[in-house]
Amino acid sequence: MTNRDAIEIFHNYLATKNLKHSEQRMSILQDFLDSGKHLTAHELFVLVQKKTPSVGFATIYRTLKLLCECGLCRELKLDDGTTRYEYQDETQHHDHLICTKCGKFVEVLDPEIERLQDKLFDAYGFLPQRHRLDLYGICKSCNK
Amino acid sequence: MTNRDAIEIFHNYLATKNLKHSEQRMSILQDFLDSGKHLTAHELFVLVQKKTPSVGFATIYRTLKLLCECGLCRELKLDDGTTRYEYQDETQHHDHLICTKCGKFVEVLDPEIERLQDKLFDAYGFLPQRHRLDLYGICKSCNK
DNA sequence: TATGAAGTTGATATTCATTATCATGATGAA
DNA sequence: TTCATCATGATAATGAATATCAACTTCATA
Ligand SMILES: [Zn+2]
Ligand SMILES: [Zn+2]
Ligand SMILES: [Zn+2]
Ligand SMILES: [Zn+2]
Repeated sequence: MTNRDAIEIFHNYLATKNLKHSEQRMSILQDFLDSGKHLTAHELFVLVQKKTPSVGFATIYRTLKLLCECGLCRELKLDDGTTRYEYQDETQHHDHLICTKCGKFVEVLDPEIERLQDKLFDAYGFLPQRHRLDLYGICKSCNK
Repeated sequence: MTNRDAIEIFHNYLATKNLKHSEQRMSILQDFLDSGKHLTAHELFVLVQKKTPSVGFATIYRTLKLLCECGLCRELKLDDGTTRYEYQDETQHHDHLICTKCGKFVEVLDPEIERLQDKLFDAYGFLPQRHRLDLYGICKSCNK
């Protein structure tokens, strides 16, 4: 999925909800897409401020919420209590390896784990919605 | 592991840290063990208050922190933003199936998933510390 | 069992992330 | 251009968790 696709998804979502375009929303989406990282709301705020200093903090949160609603963003509640937001490509689910020393994120996917998770849902009669798999450890460069 | 074992672990931990016994700490630990559930700090506070009304909220948090430090308690940061605390038996790790409608927790363990997780740590050169696997869905009774 | 240093407590204030409020400004269909 | 509707930034408010502090326990020692 290209950035253009993502922007179109956002536009369509706004349209179906009778919401309006705004420079702020586009500016935030652009930086969110460009960063390609797992950002905190504050980190995104700093990024956006560089180009559009007038944008307020509340609008960052408001826009992140919209992006989550239309499936472009995933909110990550981490064990250290922080919340991070990442661009989500519906077609490419992934889980995370996280270094507890330097905070590095590695995106991982094990199809077999995914399959076994579905089996667990099934075994207990649950209708699957989503899952969170975070693997916390110490990365190679921190473990010297 | 029996409750007696858990209490001894706690006592030993206090001793090694030059911390002291107190009625409040014992009262909180007792209710924590007896509940056998995934409690919020507030839910535990209510439980403890029934027997020991003088206990303050801060002491609940302080004691939960100690219990986590000595390995008797696991803190669960959930996707809905709530934090729950559960009794942790070091010898019996488990993950969670969580109903997003009624909040039901089911404890699950798939040895194969556990094994594949270790392989992921290994493949990326991470030293494993812990993981969080939460499976969110709708349970049988909520899905009628 | 009395003493006192060190740890603990409850109440309260404080912090921090997030959300709600509201007057003002922007959007876009007609 | 008009105007109903929505969006915005600033600010206040919320809620969970932590820090502060004077008064109270605990417990090793005398
Ligand atoms: Zn996954
Ligand atoms: Zn990611
Ligand atoms: Zn597990
Ligand atoms: Zn559990």
